[in-house]
Amino acid sequence: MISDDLLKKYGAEKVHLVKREVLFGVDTLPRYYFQVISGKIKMNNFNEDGKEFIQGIFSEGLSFGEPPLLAELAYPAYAEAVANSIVWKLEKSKFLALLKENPETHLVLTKVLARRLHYKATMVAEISSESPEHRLLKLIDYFKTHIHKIPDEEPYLVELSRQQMADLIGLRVETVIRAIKSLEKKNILQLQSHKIVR
Amino acid sequence: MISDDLLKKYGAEKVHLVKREVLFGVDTLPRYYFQVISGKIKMNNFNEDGKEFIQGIFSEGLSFGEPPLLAELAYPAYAEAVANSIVWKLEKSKFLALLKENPETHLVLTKVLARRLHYKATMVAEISSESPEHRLLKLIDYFKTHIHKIPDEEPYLVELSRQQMADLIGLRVETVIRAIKSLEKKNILQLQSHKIVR
DNA sequence: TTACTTTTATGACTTAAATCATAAAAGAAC
DNA sequence: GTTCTTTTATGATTTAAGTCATAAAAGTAA
Repeated sequence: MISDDLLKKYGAEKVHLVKREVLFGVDTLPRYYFQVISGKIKMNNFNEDGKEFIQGIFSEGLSFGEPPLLAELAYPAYAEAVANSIVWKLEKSKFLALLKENPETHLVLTKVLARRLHYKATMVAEISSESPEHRLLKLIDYFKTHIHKIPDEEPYLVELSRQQMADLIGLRVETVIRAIKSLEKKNILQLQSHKIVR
Repeated sequence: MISDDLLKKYGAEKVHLVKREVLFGVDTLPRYYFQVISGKIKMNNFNEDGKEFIQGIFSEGLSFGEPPLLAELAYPAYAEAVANSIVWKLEKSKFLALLKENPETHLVLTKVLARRLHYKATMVAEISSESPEHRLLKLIDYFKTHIHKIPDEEPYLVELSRQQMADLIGLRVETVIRAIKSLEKKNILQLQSHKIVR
């Protein structure tokens, strides 16, 4: 999202994370801007009885955790490496200077936040009032068109596990599995040796 | 959020809305920046069987609907006047010029988006995995500390109806009413002639 | 003060998704 | 190719919240 050159120029450092390593915890105060160089980071919550909710999955080039950094609020979730990863880490004050001195980059960031807010607004309405099948379809279609930018008519092979999908839309795996079966019967999506194609 | 002077300078116009009037519909493309002058606007969704979900309630001084305007996406929800209201309306191109030429204002907007993203992230995790009582408390505490900025030790008289709270956290009125009763019994909140005090 | 509307309240019943148990595939590691 | 782990799958049962019905307060308008 922010170019490597610019990040280096402002003194960003690389952080290496092994799979399952936690980068920051929920309710802690942000001190850095983070952006994925390689690998995959997820932000997630756990309720009292350990049920996970995935706020987002961030891969190469994407930043994460900027909202609380900008709003001066505690992190609303954990950040955990889904795979071995490398991320840029830039001190808050340097990040703010970067934004100030690079208005085009600032606008890019604003648009990123806007897009994320749009995703959250869509998902929260889904989660609060739609059926498992509806929620699942919205999620898959969101990933197809917005994350991977695949045209409607081209097939999309879903890379998410059933558990991950469940955690992204607030359901249990079994419910997701049953919803997938039902959607397949209705020919709304296809299964190719357990992989979902939409 | 953006000062009246600045809005006027860039050619913003006033729009008058009567209670229940709809300013824009879901799935339509944004063309304007909006900011409440007086009254109250809510953004909401309805599922197939008419169940409402309230994305947010915006009162004096607050902007709404900017994310899809910036992200070039369709509105994820309706905007409807909760009371007779007046709002500023500024054309997209003029709004973008305003941001470009007023970096401090741009940063203010970025922070507003960041705060809203924080609210959404918190709420979606709640809605997806917490009990009605937990969700209700989070909502009330959010309004107390973040919307009205009331110190912890001071009492907060909740201005939301049970139906509105239900629609903000994806529950049914009856469930909210029962959760309130239960929280009162546990002395977590008080009821003063049906008004909630926390 | 009365009439009408909206909001709050409560009990009985239903239902969709969670939970629990168990197993078969698929994938990764050696 | 065998072992171990993770993911997918399915049936039976439970349960929390939704639904439905009905009414009492509270608020508003004439």
